[in-house]
Amino acid sequence: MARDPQKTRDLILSTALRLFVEKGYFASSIHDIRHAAGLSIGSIYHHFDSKESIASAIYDDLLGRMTSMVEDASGSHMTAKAKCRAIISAMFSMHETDPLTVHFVLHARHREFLPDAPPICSTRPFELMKQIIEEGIASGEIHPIDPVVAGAILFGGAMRLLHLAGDGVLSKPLDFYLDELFEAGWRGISV
Amino acid sequence: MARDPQKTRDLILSTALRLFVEKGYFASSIHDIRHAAGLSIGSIYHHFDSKESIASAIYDDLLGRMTSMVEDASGSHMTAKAKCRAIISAMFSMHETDPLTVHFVLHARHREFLPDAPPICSTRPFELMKQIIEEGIASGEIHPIDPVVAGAILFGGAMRLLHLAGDGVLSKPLDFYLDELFEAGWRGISV
DNA sequence: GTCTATAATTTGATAGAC
DNA sequence: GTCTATCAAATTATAGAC
Repeated sequence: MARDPQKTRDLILSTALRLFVEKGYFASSIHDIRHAAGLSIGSIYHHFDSKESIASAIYDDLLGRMTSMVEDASGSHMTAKAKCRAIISAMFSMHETDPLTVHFVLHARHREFLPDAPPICSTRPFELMKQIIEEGIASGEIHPIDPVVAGAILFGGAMRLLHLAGDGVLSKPLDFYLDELFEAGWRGISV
Repeated sequence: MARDPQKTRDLILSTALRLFVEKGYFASSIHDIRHAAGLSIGSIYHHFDSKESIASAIYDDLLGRMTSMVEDASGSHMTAKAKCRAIISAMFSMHETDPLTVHFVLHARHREFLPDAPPICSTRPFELMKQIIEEGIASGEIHPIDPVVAGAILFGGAMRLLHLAGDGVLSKPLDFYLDELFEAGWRGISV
């Protein structure tokens, strides 16, 4: 048959992502992925060394996507306030267009099946958020409190809503809450 | 031998909790628990029907502990502000004295191995927090914004710090951040 | 109530034909 | 590159002696 190998690879990744989010990494066997993707075990192992390497590829891909999202949102604005709002807004949009990605990055216990992955909070996108907060404090936009605290209030609140949305317990789309959420969060940490 | 059965049961639960938090539920086999607890497979299966029932017992126990914690903290104060602060303070203390409990309740993906458990946000302690927020809005202490948003800012920020503490990326003990965190969170949502 | 030995499945992964 | 058939190891759970 020898189909387009890139297509096959992408199919494996998207299928695995869906199963990992739906049932969790450990409850999704290679055979489940094989069946859901309509492929064979052999084909999967031709493209990936192991189940863990599939998870690793997904993780890298999604983290990269989140990183450029944060970089874009951050680069298009000047003030810390505008940057932070753009990041949260982009994360909310991402949840609507690509909920699996957000769910995987936010919910999944990566350390459990990717023991060598650094803690999510020390990855690029989260470092960028911390950096923006610190610059906001330096420029006088944000109260001179501990950056960890400011970040927890502003982004922690947003992540909490993302979690709730992922659990399907919100009655409205995320966008509905954005204005109120950001206003309250920002008032809490701005000078 | 016939040791005290309650002691054995507790030993199984505490050992399993430790392993579940350290290595995750799926990476901890019954044999791991057996070995770490210094017991036999037979003894474990005498006290519990299955691995899942161990997780279920742990979950019920910890959720009950969190519930009374929230109820106590809430019941000892009159204003929404004092109640919320007491809850966050108690959660932070709990993290110091019993980090495994907090970690398990906050981090673990219960739905993955306890498919019948309701989403954590719809359990008693989280319902209580939501209720306190709503009463605060009704009494005029809290801005009349969506209760979900107010809860996300105040408790989401605190949970974010608990997550970071659990990942071991905070340089100071949680108590160090409490005042700043609560002040910022409350300023964000209070009238 | 606790133990050892073992059954029954499932899992991740490999071999080799096409 | 994709497939089928199969392996070896690990896992949950059970049986039955003491």
